[in-house]
Amino acid sequence: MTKSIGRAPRLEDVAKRAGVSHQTVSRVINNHPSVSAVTLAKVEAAISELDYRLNSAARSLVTRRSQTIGVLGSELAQYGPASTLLGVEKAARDAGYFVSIAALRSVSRRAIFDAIRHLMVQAVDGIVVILPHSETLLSLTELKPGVPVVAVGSLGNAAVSGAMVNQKRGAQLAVEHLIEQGHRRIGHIAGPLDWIDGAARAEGWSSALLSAGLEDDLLIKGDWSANSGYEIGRRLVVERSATAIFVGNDQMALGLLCALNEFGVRVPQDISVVGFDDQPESGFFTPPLTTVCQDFEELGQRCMDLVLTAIEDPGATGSVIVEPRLVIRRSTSAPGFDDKSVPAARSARSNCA
Amino acid sequence: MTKSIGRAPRLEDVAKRAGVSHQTVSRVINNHPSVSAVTLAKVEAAISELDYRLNSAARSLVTRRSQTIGVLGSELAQYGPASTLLGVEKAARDAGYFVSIAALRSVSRRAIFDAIRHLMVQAVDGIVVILPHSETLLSLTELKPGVPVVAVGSLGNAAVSGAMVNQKRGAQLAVEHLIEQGHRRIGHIAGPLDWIDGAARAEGWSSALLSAGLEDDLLIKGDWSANSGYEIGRRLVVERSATAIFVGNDQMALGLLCALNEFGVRVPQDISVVGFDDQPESGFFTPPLTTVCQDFEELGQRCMDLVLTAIEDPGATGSVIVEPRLVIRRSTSAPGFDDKSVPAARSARSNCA
DNA sequence: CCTATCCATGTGAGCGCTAACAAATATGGC
DNA sequence: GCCATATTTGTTAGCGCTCACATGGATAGG
Repeated sequence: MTKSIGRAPRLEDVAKRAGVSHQTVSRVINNHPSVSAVTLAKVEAAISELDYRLNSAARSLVTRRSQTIGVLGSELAQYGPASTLLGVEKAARDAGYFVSIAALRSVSRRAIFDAIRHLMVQAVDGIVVILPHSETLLSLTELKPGVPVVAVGSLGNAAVSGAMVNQKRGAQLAVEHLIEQGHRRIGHIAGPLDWIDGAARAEGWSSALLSAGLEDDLLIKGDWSANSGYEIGRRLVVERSATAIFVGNDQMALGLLCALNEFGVRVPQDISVVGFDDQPESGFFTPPLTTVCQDFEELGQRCMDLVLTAIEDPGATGSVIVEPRLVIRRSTSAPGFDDKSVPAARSARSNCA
Repeated sequence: MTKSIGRAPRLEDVAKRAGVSHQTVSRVINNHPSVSAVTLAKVEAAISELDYRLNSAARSLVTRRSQTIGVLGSELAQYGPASTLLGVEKAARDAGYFVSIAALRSVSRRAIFDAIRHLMVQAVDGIVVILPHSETLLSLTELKPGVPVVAVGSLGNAAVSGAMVNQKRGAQLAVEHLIEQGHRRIGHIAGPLDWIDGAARAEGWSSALLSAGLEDDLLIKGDWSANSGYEIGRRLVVERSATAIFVGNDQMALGLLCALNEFGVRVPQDISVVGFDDQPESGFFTPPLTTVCQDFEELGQRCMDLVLTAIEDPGATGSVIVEPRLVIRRSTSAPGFDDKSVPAARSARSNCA
């Protein structure tokens, strides 16, 4: 920084210093090919000497592009959604976009409307919705925000393109693992079935059982929270109808483990438990939880890719599926299995990444 | 929407429809008092008929305010930082601001520089830093972004204003609780001591012990992760020097519980454990974890308040302290306590909120 | 009735940038 | 050497909004 005026330098200032026109400076900034090497060097020098920074409001005004992606989300404090958000942010920044967030205060049409409006005032170029709730996606299509919308886990709704983890396949992996271990009565603690993920996981559980010629009659509905897993666990202790439980997410699985432990039901000896998500902590539950690992960051990046494509070519829609993996730890075993020894299975505890 | 032109309506269009000048419409939008009731009604009708939306790029260009707050953060997928972000978002939206995020890819000067630059290109009006790492805060003060910067937990660094939970007091609450239970040898698994929170909690642990005339010689350093808690737990099992452990966060506490359980050390009968954070899951650990509850959302909101104040009145700095609470569950008891009965202590499991 | 004061509204300029076009210069084929 | 073409650079006009100021009409005090 050599000389300094009262205000921030603008294109004109850089131009004067470099002895060119402001338009030439604009070309340099936008990587336009028709700039000679000599000019380029002069302009770049001037830019760095003045510490010039583009005024993106001015650019947005004329280009009608805000270079901003809006993220509409709920439950953003939870591991999965939060990681997805991070994936989106990374991909966006790499592509030269900003990320503006709007968290939903409640899952109501009104809240969605407010959030979308908030994003539209900013004139976001695209919207990523981290909110795997079927009904919400419907509201979105009605609102027609006028920019591309991509939803995480939208495959349940053809009207919106999106990226999702193959939830159904993940659930199948989990149940197939239990069947291989010899279980025949396998229950499912599901998330709310009006959540796309909740429905898809329940469907995977069901289809894996039916394919193996087993009954799919042990479905209990939870609400994703650890507390609901706990409450359901207390009831299960009394019933004892299943030898294994596939749980819709790791948090409910934690609640379930807590209840089982409290009532002296041993995992996996008396009952096997499989979760879904593979949070960073899941390997340290008591016992370390066998679960389905999803790559949330990749999910976020794929969503961003879809949005960027749709921005370039409005009308382009598409869907991407990310495959999950089963992470086997120590909450599953053959039914009635009883091993008093404590395996030093450190490797089984390590996380997905 | 009554008539529609090819492009989005602008002030001029609304003005024509309402039979006033564009400036009057601008006044309505900005709640300027000098607008008669009749005009107000006409303009508002026109706005809603045309579904007019302000072009914030144009406004920013002339006001030199972007109405955007930048959030610079790391570990944004973790419960604490993510909740803080949500608090910031809520407060910002209520105040009419947008929130743009920049996640740190690594804790390096380079990464911080990139992130700040990213935010500055957007011309954010203020920055909230969710990154309780002393060194980073120092880099920030060097970078002088030219807008107010508020850091979560910055009280360790006078150069930046900020809001923080009274970490030291929280640690004291935890340790005092253990002392009351009769413990005399109380260890601490600390987070990295170059993190403000890590240092403050260790300090609180130490001061509470010294006040009670006890030794503060059992400090072990972890890295906040469940895995480090686990590894440290394996070592502790051998040493058995303390009857109680105050752990720097709930994740490390989970790892510790996992290790203790694996080696047959009972909690709380053989050893008491207290955590810090009160994540939503902490009440479902085995056993449910006694921990210190922080209100992250309030923290985020307080930060926003500080930023907004500083935007109105540059130069204003300030600090806010949010008080923590101890949540007593079942991982603590008197040393050597042995109760085979299972208390149905549901209330003790419920969360902070 | 005239002027000082207020409130409601209108007018013109310009924020900093890019798009479209215009001009100037360099390059090449015959 | 001269025109056709390509390359580099400059000029002009807005994008949609707010600010500063101008104007006009009502109200009130003398």
